Amino acid sequence: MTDSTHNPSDYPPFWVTVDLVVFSIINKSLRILLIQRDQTPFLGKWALPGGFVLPHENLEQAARRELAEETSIGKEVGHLEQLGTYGEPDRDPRQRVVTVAYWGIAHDLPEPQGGGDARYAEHVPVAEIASGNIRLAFDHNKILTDAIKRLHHKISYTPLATRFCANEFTISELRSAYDTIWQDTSQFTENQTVAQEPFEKPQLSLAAPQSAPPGKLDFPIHAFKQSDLKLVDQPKELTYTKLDSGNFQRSVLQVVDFLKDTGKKSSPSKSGGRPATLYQRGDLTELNPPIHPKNPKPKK
Amino acid sequence: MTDSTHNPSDYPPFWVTVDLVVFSIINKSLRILLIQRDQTPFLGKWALPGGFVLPHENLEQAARRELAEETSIGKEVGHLEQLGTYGEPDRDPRQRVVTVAYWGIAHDLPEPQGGGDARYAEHVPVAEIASGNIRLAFDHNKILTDAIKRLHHKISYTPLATRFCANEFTISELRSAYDTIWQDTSQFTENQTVAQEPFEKPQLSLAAPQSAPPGKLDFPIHAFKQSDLKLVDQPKELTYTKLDSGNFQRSVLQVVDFLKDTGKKSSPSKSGGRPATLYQRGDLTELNPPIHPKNPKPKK
DNA sequence: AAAATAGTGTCTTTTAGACAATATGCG
DNA sequence: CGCATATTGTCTAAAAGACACTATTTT
Repeated sequence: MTDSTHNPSDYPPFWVTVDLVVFSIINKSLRILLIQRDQTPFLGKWALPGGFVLPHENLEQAARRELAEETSIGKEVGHLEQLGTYGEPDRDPRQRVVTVAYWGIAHDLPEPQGGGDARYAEHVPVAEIASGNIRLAFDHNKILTDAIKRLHHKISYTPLATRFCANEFTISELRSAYDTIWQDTSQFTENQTVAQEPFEKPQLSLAAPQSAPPGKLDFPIHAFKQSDLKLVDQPKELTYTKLDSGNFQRSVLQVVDFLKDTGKKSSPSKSGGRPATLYQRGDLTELNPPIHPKNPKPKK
Repeated sequence: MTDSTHNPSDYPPFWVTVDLVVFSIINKSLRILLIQRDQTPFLGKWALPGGFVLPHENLEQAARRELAEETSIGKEVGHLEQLGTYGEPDRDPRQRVVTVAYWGIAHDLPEPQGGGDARYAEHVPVAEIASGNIRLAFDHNKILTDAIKRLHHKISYTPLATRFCANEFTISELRSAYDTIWQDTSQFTENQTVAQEPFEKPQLSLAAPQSAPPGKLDFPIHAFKQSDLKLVDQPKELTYTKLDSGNFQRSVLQVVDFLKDTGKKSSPSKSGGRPATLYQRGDLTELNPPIHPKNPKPKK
């Protein structure tokens, strides 16, 4: 903390910002909240929400405030933690900026509205990031990749996957969250060589730009309407095998304080099926033993 | 990253610093590198090494430079990674400072010299921190506690414990590193209520201040001479059961790329014993399956 | 030989996983 | 009923753990 030979006031000041990676699961795909920049530099580019830390707020307060200001998302964020700090000298062309990245999980999000409110169109599937279709402003691709790895890793030894679910949820819904996350993040942990150079990704890259309105934006904000995204949702990677429902049921119920039985039952969906017990998140903070994805981690 | 309503130049600048938590194992106790401040604020207090980030270096470079400047430790640091960033508005009385904390592991350190070179006396056992005997400057107690938790957690699923060993080491030495770390960090992960208010710790708190030289320093830098520390090294907590040597041997050798056989054998110590095979660190980055401490994590 | 440490064998208990069987809703 | 999903049962394979035994050195 001290420097014995220099006076601190000799040093040019830094700008300190926060950026947020907010995950959610919509339509059985893992998504990330992105905004489109309305300022230079990187005007019109996709970027993580974030902004400057104010003089009298701490870092997490700054993160929550910026998120609310830019995306109107507030209490839907059920978990928020620091990811890391990014401070390469040239990461911002204007001056020296250090950004503290946070990552969080949002739940209870409404589905994308289609043409109506553009805000809802900003939950971008991680598959799009992985494919290299989307280049973010600054070093946000790096931040995003780190956040995805952290998420992938952390849901196995914490109960954080429950944060993707509503307040009351069934074990099937929880299992589906695990499947979705491990499915959509598997390529980020298997080989490190992902999303560096864009390779062909027909569905979205063909459809979206064509319907884009002209203007300064090089990637239309409506590209991720519900209808377009369906195309991306279908073809999943084959590297991940879904969890066994019976074994999953046992393994989560055996962990004390992981789930709390509400006594209530869900009503089965339109397609029928037995009603499932509704649970709430318990007080557990660390999952022991952890839950592991199946194929991505073969034992030897 | 952007703020649509304010001009960034409106904001007062921040100072950005780095701080380091450098672990090592000396004399079978887990230790942390501390310095004594020679500047206000907190003049004479124990603190983590660290200092200001210079305009054209990145954060990790700043961390390594400050460590070398303040402690002469350079390539002995075999691992260095970011821990987190601490930026409460009031954490520095002078002005708004955000510090990026790093943690690392040093090996091949010589034993404390006794009265000779005071530098070597700065490897402070974590037991001293846990006991509450030592109050660090700024929010460094918080940083330290976070680093200890991270270390405890991370050696179970990474090969980082090998970083505490020399280039070539025996399986017993590696096992001893695990035992020492889990022994000395167990209280930080079991109950969260540690090291908040000092409680009585006779040996050091009585002995050290009496032999302190007079002056501005309120805690003598020679308090942790070898002779004093022995008293602290003996009484270990009973909450941790050491690993079984046979089972440990099997489990580490079964993980491919964890250890590389050098073909060499160690010479047994003065007390005799069969010579052990010498290994080097392999290329593995993630330990699967992980190695778990025994008592601290009973399965249910 | 005795002590000390390295390394192997073996047995028991626990856990993980595949997959069958049953339960309970819906149209 | 027949379908769909939830939940429980059962069997098997793999892993973890306790602990005895063998191997190789020093004194």
